[in-house]
Parts: sequence; C-alpha cells; structure tokens
Amino acid sequence: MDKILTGNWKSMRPYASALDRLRNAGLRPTRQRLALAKLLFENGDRHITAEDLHSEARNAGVSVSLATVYNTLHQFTQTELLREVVVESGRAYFDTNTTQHSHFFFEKSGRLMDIPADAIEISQLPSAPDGAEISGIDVTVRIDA
Amino acid sequence: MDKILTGNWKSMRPYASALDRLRNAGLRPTRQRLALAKLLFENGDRHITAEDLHSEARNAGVSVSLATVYNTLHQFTQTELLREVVVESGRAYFDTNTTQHSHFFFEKSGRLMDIPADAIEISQLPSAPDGAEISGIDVTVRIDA
DNA sequence: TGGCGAGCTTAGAATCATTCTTAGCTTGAC
DNA sequence: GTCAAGCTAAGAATGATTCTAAGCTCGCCA
Ligand SMILES: [Mn+2]
Ligand SMILES: [Mn+2]
Ligand SMILES: [Zn+2]
Ligand SMILES: [Zn+2]
Repeated sequence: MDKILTGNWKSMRPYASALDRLRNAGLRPTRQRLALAKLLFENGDRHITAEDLHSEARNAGVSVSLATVYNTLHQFTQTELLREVVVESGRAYFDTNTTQHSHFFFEKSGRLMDIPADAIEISQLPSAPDGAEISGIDVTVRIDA
Repeated sequence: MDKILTGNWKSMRPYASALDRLRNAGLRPTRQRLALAKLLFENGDRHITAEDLHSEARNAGVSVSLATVYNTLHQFTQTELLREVVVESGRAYFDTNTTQHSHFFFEKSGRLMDIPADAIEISQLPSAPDGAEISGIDVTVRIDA
C-alpha cells in the first residue's frame, strides 16, 4: 500500500477513474482536483494549456481559480499523471499521454498532435557528457500551418 | 548581386566578418548591429538569451538597449543568421549554428550544447498530415544536471 | 461526532520575459 | 548637404506564470 500512496505509480490503468488517479498519486481528492482530473483524463489524449483548462472548467460550471489550475497541473506533472511539453517560448502545454512519444506542432494554430512512439526512431544517441542522467528526449516536428 | 542583398543567403562562409554578414542579410550595418554581430559570431558556436547578450554587450562597453537586442536577434533569425531554440517555457535561446542539429539541455544550469547532426539519426519520419510543410525538427536531450 | 492541524484554494499583487509605442537619431541615396 | 526611410531606445504595456497570505476543507483522532 505504501508505494501506492507515495505517487509515481507507473502502471496506471488507462481507464482509472479520476478518483483512483488522485489516490494513486497521493493527492487529496478535493473538488477542484477531481473536476480537473475528469476534464483532463476522461476526454482521450489531450495537450492543453493552463488558461485553456481554466476556461474549460468554468464553461463546465466548475468554479476554480487560475492559480489552482496551475498548482494542480504542476502537481499532476510531478506525480507523472501529466507531462509538460515545451514547443513555444512563453507557453506551456500539458500532455495526458505520459508515455515516450513525439509531437507534430502546428505553428499557426498552436495545436500539438502525438506521433506514435514507433513512427520515429532515434538511433545512436550520444551518451550524456560525464555520464549524467538523461531525463528525457523531446522530438518536435514543426509544421508550417 | 540582388540575391545577396535580399538576405537568406545560404552559403555564408563560417568566417565571414560581422559586416559581411549584415550586408548579406540586407541589414544596415549600424553600430549596434555590428557590435552584437561581433559578440555573436566571433566567439564560436553560441546559445544565448537576449538578456545575456545584452549584459555581455554592456560589459564590453557597447551601449545598446534591450529592445534593440531583441529586435536584432529577431532580424538575425529571420535572415537565417541565427536560429531560435525553445527548450524551456519562458526563455528563448538564439543559436549561432543554423545548420540542422540537436541539443543537450542541462536543466539545472540552463546550458545548451550542440549534438553533431551525425550523432543522432532519425528514421522513418511520419509524413506531415495533409501534405503540410515540415519547417523543422527539434530534438532535445534533457540532462538532469 | 467535533476538534484540529495540515493541506488546499484563492484573489490579487508581483515577477519576468518579451513586445509595443513613440519620439528622436542615423544612414545613405541623390 | 538634404531628406525620407530605417533604426534606436526609454518606458509603458502585455501575458503567462508565480507568489503571498488569509481563509477554507479534509480527514484523522479523541
Ligand atoms: Mn491556449
Ligand atoms: Mn540567461
Ligand atoms: Zn503528446
Ligand atoms: Zn545549437
């Protein structure tokens, strides 16, 4: 049980309920976190900004402050419920797909789209200097549209 | 000669003088642009932020405003004297190496380091949806140090 | 069941990088 | 030399994000 409550549980079922996800992450299931988790995880794979999630929540009748949206997105990222994707300076996207995969980024619309992990292959990665840890590899294919 | 003055000249010599680079890009060689070009291009491959270039200029006794540093970096980027690299939301890096290559990003120090183009190989790129134009492929290897 | 402290939420201020505005300088073609 | 187009710069404005600090809420425990 201990492992479950400390978060970082890698083998989350894709259809785990919002409540289960919060429990597994060791986060209290508050009204705000539950509502945001539902919006994020019950609508398929998503790439969303804090502002967009905030307005989506309000449109859905959920009263939550922007500060809490930011707090929650960061907590979800830390507990690996989400992944942060950086493709444009000055804007952060949060991705509900936490597996290793790449993205198409449509520069005009600001839309992000997954590229399945097996549709791109990276060969002969250079080893990190000093034997430092590689914490991730981000591949973005920019589309001029 | 026309082609030279309209910028986008791909075959710039690596040791072209700052003045030549501005001429080739079709930019007036003002005192500020010359000074910034020298700082950027006479010190090997660099990855630098606007703020950092600004303080570097001032330390070197060059009087230039931050607004002009931003303007200049963007003009250099448009004329392909520089390439913009996004690895962290809220911070833009400008790269004096405009050839296709990847980066190590040291998350703690905020340092960027080139990975030679031939040290990484990407196979079977998926075609862009709709036959849209791919304007670039960014590969960032994040180092947790 | 009620109390309580840790944890959470929030409005609004603050921060930070970047962009904009606008007025005054430069540059270079003629 | 003159003059318009191009350029610079101080400071205000912007926009995303973070911080502050004050008041709620949650859930464990008596
Ligand atoms: Mn958005
Ligand atoms: Mn910096
Ligand atoms: Zn994704
Ligand atoms: Zn580089």
